[in-house]
Amino acid sequence: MYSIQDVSKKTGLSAHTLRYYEKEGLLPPVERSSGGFRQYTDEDLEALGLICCLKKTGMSLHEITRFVALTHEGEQTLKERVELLREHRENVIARMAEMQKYLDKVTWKLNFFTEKLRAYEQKGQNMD
Amino acid sequence: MYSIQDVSKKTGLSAHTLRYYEKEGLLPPVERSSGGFRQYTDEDLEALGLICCLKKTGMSLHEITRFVALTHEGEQTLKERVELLREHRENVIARMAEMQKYLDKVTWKLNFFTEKLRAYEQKGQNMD
DNA sequence: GCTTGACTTAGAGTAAACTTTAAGATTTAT
DNA sequence: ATAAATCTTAAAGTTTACTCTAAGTCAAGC
Repeated sequence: MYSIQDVSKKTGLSAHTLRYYEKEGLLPPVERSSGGFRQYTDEDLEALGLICCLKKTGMSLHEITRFVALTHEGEQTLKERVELLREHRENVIARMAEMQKYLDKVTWKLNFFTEKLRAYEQKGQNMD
Repeated sequence: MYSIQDVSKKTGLSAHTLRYYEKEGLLPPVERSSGGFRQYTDEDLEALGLICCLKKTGMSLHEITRFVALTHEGEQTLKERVELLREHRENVIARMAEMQKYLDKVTWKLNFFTEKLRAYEQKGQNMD
């Protein structure tokens, strides 16, 4: 059992954000202590782990909410969830490939400018 | 010489956005026809190419504006520009590595769910 | 028992990067 | 000549994902 602060530290999300996620349905309602304090289980942490994965790979909170909702509908939504994940994975791969392409251009430009800088500094030296 | 529509088609940015970029200083003021219409040169397109590269790799408009401003200050800013690009490149590489890490987790989850789905469908079949 | 942390709701604020609107004037292309 | 494209300014609107505030109550840990 973890307090909201514990989970905040573990996940890097603020307590505010954790409550917000719960309110928005990204997390199932978290268990409470007798006094009403949230007590996160290891299961909750695992669910959060997947959520963070999806978020870090660029899935919107809206889509994540949809995915989580399906999860709670049980096994009959397995197929849909698999399809969602598969599609998301394809998107991420495509985005990464695009990113790599643009990164290559940046690298090329960087080399170009580096060479230009070398020439510029050379020139300055010759002028002494 | 290209009209704003030509450039819009070439870059995928709307005419609105092109004017907005110019106003914000991402592009140097574009040449005008006698009637005041923007006429983009190949040079402008090249500059836009780099801008798009930086944007696609996650640089903010604010930072791009800074980079473009340095460019217009001339050769004495070459060193700073090289440093900016180098730093940006490192950031992109780091982000891509992180992305890959999370993608691996997604892949793992996908396989897990796929297997679960297989088992679920198997079960359904047995129940006939 | 006291301090620190947690709870609530509801709504306002923030940041980035556009996007849209409005309305009229002008230019370019066919 | 006419239709379609472009121009202007200034400001409001949009989306996403938070982030913060307020005010008051209550619980947990030492």
